[in-house]
Amino acid sequence: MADSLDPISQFKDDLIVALAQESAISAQDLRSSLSVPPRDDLGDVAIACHRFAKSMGVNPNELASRFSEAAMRAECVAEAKAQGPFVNIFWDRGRLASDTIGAVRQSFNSDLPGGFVAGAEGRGRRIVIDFSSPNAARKLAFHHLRGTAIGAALARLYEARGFKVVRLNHLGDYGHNMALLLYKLSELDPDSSSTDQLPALSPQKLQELYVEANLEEQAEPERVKSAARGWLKRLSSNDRIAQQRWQMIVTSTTEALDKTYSRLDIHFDEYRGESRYFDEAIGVARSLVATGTASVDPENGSIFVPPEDGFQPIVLVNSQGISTYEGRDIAAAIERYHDFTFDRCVYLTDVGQGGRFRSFFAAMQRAGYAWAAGLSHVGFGQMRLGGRKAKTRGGDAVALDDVLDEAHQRAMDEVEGRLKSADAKVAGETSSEGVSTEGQELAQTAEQIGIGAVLFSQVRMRRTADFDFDLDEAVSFKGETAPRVQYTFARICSILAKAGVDIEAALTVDGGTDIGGEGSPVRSLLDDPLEHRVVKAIALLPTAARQALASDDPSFLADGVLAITDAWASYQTAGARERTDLRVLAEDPALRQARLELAAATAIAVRDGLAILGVECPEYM
RNA sequence: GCCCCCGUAGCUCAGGGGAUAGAGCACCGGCCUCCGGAGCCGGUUGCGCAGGUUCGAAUCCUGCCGGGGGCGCCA
Repeated sequence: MADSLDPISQFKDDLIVALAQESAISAQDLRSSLSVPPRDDLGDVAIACHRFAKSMGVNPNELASRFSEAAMRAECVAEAKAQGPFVNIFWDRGRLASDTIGAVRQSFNSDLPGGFVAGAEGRGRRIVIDFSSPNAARKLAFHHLRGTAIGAALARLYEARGFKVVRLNHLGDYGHNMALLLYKLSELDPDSSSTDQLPALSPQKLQELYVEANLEEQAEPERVKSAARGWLKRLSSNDRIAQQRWQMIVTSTTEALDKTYSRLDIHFDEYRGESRYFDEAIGVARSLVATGTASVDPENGSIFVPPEDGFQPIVLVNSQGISTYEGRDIAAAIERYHDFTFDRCVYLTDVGQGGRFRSFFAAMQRAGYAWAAGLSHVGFGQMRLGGRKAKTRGGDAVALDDVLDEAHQRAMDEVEGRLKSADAKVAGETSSEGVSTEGQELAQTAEQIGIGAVLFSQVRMRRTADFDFDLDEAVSFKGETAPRVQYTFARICSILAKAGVDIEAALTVDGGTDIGGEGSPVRSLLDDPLEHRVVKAIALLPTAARQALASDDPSFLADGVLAITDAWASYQTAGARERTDLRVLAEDPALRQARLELAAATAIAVRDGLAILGVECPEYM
């Protein structure tokens, strides 16, 4: 089933069968040797023969000729030419067009999660994704954006590919930061031993208190640190007041976080704070001592995993007898496996933490947890703040909501400007069917564009690449940005509207009969190079999805979507200008039908690909 | 000191053994009676340095230079 949604893969299989009859080379080797020629006019796929020729002891150019003849016997191949040691292969355009549109239609009708990028690799497998991990009493900050965007995209991708996904948010609700805040709260209410009258505080207020507490700590480190430690003790020994206040902080924080997350359409299955593992962590540390994986420091009583062949040491319990972050992570992993029996558990953090995670995973395997082989760290590159808005004010983190608001506003400005010029045009011509857009609708479109732009900017680069974030660039309506992709989608919708059909109707114009069959118009009529480029880009999207999954990197999907929109924009603009013979709304009914089907397939592929990345497509903007 | 990652166009990034190293931004020049000019078409500029392996190196290896990160009680 997954295969039927992946026409390029089927074409390659077909080709490889034909090639395999020509030599003793394995199908795997043949498949891995397929590449893309440097230019479109050279062909759709290529095989470099040097490697095989060498092992077979034959001339590479001769082998290329033999392969090209063999390739011609594959049904999906229209032409194969040997060029020196390369075999350049052209797919049968009509067949690829009909198979591709057929695949899009099948995905559209089958209602699969993920639509055209759906797959079945994950069937029966379960994956836990730990991402975002903000701290209690603090707003979701700009620096959480990358991990949050990538984590959300991966979660959707895994779901689309058949995995059962558990989204976990590992809330930083414990430790020194929390202790500082409890201390600060006690200052507001000196009689803290007797009362639980402290009112619920807003996230804003909590954040302010936290900043104040930090300043106080800098001024008087010893006094504040010791007071904070006292509160941590109270919290860990189930002191009622400490527990109540802690609960108030966590509730206030998660409510605020959820608001921001839902703007991004992110919904966690659970928040599991570090505090949850306070006791277990110590028990786990002792059990690791018992298995010989961890040691107790004879001088201060701390428990640690000693360094071992390239792995870093890990402190599980500090000399104060308090569990560390690492200790709690291990306890959390054990609980997760117990609760979810995952096949894989992914931790999304910046790449810099990779060494620490690898050490922790290795320690767990040494300790006998075989399932720890399923733990994996997925690192992402750092975002640098290159743009003007980038500076943090006074050491305070930039709130993500502020960035999203700014993005929304810029999108709003653009859309409004666009509407004004459209209105002016209407007034001058009297033709268009009135571009009346309600304020609310406008705000929703601006939100889709602004949020989409920000999220797309986070997943467009390769996952491990550091990059400069520039809001102007992200929200720009030109370039490799979400708004330009959304714009291309809206242009397609506009054509469909002009033809009086929606996406679904366009895909079923021929009444659903024999869409991919020999008699189908797409089979014979969509053979212009510009159309072929669109078809090929769509057909390659499932490959991009597989690549993204295999490498835990949504950027491959972003590339795939961009390739489709580039191809379509060239095609549509050509049809509107110098190549009126390529107009979608052609006079000839069969041609018009074929092109409308291509338009609808393009729109669906773009929309389904973007949906994984968290980007929505308004039909008008 | 030890370990890891990274140096590709003026800028932001792809390419990670194969053909003439690609996109976007910026800049320059074209295209609006035309399906949305938020677009399209064309042009300009580059693999940090030095060796090595290979038929072939931006890609693999070594050294150097430059940048970033990590290295038992911060999360």
